[in-house]
Amino acid sequence: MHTEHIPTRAGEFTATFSERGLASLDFPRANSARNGTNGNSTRPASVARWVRLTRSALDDVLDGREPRELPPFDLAAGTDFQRSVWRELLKIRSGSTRSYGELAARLRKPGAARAVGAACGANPVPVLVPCHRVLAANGRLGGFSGGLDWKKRLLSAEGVVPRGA
DNA sequence: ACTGGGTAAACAG
DNA sequence: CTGTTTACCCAGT
Repeated sequence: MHTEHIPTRAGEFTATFSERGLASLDFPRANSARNGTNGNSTRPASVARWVRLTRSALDDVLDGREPRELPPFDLAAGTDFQRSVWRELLKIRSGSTRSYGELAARLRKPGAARAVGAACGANPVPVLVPCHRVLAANGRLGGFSGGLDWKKRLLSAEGVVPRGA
């Protein structure tokens, strides 16, 4: 697993890549200790390319644009259900939203709204797998593992204003 | 605005 | 297996 730091307008994200692709993405640390560069001297060409893809896709989403191309993801860590939720998230276009219940219905699991929320919370690749586009059925924010401020910020970049904010 | 019950999934023990 | 915890939802007060 290669760990890479990805600078953006919004701070430095931390990404980890497996042989298969982007496996996790973390929001900039509040303390953002500029820890020495990643210790990995050997960086396969594939990873170098994935880093570029990740950075430009991040820049796009942070500015409210639809990314032209996404890096490949390695979501093997999730359960079948979680992966099905994450796949569904990728279908939500920039600027549009769904409710947890709508997602559940779309997965043919009506009543699993709460489970969908839990799966969103377990999303290892926030921002690029756009869990921030899922709101509660009443139009309010719901939660966000990276902190609600990030959810608001990402939605705001896409021109979405949830109820009560 | 608040409460309670229903629900699916992950996890600890 | 049972109990606990969720980024939920809806129908009643």
